[in-house]
Amino acid sequence: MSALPASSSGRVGRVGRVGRVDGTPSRILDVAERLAQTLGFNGFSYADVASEIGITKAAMHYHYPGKADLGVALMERYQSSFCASLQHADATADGAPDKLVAYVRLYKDVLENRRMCLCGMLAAEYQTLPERIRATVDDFLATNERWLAKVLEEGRGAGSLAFRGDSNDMARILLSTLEGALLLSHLHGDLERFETVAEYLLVSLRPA
Amino acid sequence: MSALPASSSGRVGRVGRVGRVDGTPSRILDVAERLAQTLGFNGFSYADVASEIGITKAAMHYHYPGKADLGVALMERYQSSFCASLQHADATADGAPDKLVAYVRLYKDVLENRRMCLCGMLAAEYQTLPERIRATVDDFLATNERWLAKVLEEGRGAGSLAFRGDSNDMARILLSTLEGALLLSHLHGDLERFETVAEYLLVSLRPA
DNA sequence: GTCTATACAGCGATAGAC
DNA sequence: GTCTATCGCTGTATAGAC
Repeated sequence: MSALPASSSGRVGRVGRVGRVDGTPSRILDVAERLAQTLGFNGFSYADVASEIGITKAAMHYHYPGKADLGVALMERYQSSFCASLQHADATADGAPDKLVAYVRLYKDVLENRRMCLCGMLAAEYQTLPERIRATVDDFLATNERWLAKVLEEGRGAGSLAFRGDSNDMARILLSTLEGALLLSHLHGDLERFETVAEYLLVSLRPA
Repeated sequence: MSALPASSSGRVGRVGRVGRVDGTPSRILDVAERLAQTLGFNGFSYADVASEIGITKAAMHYHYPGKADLGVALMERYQSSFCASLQHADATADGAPDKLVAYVRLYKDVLENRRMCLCGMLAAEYQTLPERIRATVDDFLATNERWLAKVLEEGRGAGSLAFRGDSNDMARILLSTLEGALLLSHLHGDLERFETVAEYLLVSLRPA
């Protein structure tokens, strides 16, 4: 069971009355997502996506009129999937440290798929993005920070985590470190590099 | 005195026999660098640079035949400037902790100029870059890690720094964290956000 | 919902005059 | 060293037939 957000494999489509599978919009998002996570949002074109799934550019414009629409849809699905993973961690993990391990696992899954975090990639391209897409990036980051701060607070209250200062600050530290580690590890697909950083991070939060 | 690498302001040009100033190649790099650090290497064009400094695209091609040449020149100058800053820190800083403070200061300067680290930006775009540019990114990262590992080792030997594990691993942790913090702080020019992360990093290396 | 065909702007790059 | 002019390609996007 992988909690990888927005993986192209094994996606469960909307369940219609006949139990039918994913339609064209979903397949477009699958391909566009992979390309955005590897080449950046400005690094792929409608033609790239269209040719890969065997339709024309014009057909893509029917589903996503402009590239900004595609980008927003991309981030919204990514965010949805990510939030579902967080809720799953909330429901199944055994305590705050375990939740953090599950959180780190999400990043590791992205890296194992030879991708960069979609949000981190868009963060780098932020200045070139339409305002609507920027807003979804901001939202994703804020959601992550809120969840992390909540878990950190919970863990410190229970004595299972230890750290100095404000939990919101620590949430930002965790997020920055993981995104940075992912960014640099992604260059050469160096999973070990990522794990070194992640492990240090988790250990440093252990109570003495 | 700012140790900001490759700042466009206050650059000292090659000193000719008449004491003349920067030529066109240098001005091209200044503008291209700023655009690359804010919009990404794929986020600006020859036309953007040319119009800003008041020449034509054709003139730019005379100095940098292809965009890959421009990118390599960009990174080489950036690396040079950065290394000079590191050597300056080596020569003037008082002990390893002070060197790390100077190192963090370099990142802070970039952020204060409303830029992303050039290397971090190219790291995000890595998959779309010509091999020659990739090599300069790799080189920059390796140089940074080597310098950090050396400082960390020196500090631990002198008892002024304390950390577990291999100094090369810790160097990667520092680099990842700072690049990630810069990436996310750069979004909204949030200097405070960056300082929160950087401060935590430095404090966590203090001997008990 | 998908197609063919096309419009139009922008890109990197080159030739040749000055 | 810089210019004008232009090429070929790719980008997003649209019109209209099926």
